[in-house]
Amino acid sequence: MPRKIPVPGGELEHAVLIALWQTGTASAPEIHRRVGEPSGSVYTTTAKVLDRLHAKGLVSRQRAGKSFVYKPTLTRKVVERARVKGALARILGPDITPAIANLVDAVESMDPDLLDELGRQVEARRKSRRGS
Amino acid sequence: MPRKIPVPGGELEHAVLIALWQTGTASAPEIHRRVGEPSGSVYTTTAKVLDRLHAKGLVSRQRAGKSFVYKPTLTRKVVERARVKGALARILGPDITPAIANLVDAVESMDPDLLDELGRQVEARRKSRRGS
DNA sequence: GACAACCTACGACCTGCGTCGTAGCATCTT
DNA sequence: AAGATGCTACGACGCAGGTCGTAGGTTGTC
Repeated sequence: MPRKIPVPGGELEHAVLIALWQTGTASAPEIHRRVGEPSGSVYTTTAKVLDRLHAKGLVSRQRAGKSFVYKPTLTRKVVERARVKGALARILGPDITPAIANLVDAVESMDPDLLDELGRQVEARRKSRRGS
Repeated sequence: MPRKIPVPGGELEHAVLIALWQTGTASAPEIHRRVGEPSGSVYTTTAKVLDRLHAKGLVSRQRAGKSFVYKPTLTRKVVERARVKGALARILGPDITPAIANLVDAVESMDPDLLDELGRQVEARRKSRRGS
């Protein structure tokens, strides 16, 4: 079976990874300016996060002069999928079906318009399912 | 503003709380037999979880002979709502809209039939929204 | 060459949660 | 009364993730 996909475990790790997916490649200081600084973290915090991401195999790095250049090793799609799937199981808890209503509530409370988006996505999925 | 609703932070805390919602009221040993034991935990682990739940204000307790009787202080609906909402925000991350697709994927991968349930719930919500 | 600036590496601390061990107390049994 | 049993209280540990401080190496400048 395919080796289990590593996922960022916290918000900062996730944010850093997103920044890397957006830039494609970046040094620690760059990431810090994009993510750490705006969120009020000190440089070493960002560097540590990059360290841990590297330890997890989520990013690779390569020397470029005095800095490292970091690069995601997996596509955003793959990681997000694994991340959301894992987290969803935790969210919904033991009895899933009744929790679906809470999920819909939560989506609505974040932004009512998301309900439409959610409806569209569900329809699209169901359609392709019928076709398979 | 309404005081922030406390939520169980981990799976075991959640499971214990669910057991309490189901029984309405229970002693630590009862909860342990229902939740801790089946999951392979030792009694003191269950007791500790009950302690923390109590410290968070999610359960109240009252002496009854030698044991305490625990009781949820909030309804399941209220807590689950807050829990799911908080967790969903973390799950979806910064850019929400594109993450909706991942959410639908994840739901489908847990159980394809949930897609139908999700579709129904979304429709119901949208309908009542139009009416408000 | 000496020094400042920039980066990384390493270690430390804190919090939350799961996990126990142990101690203390009350009750029950013999 | 003495011991066993049942429960709670308290403290400790491990791990993950966020947060920093500090040391040490490399680069660039004067």
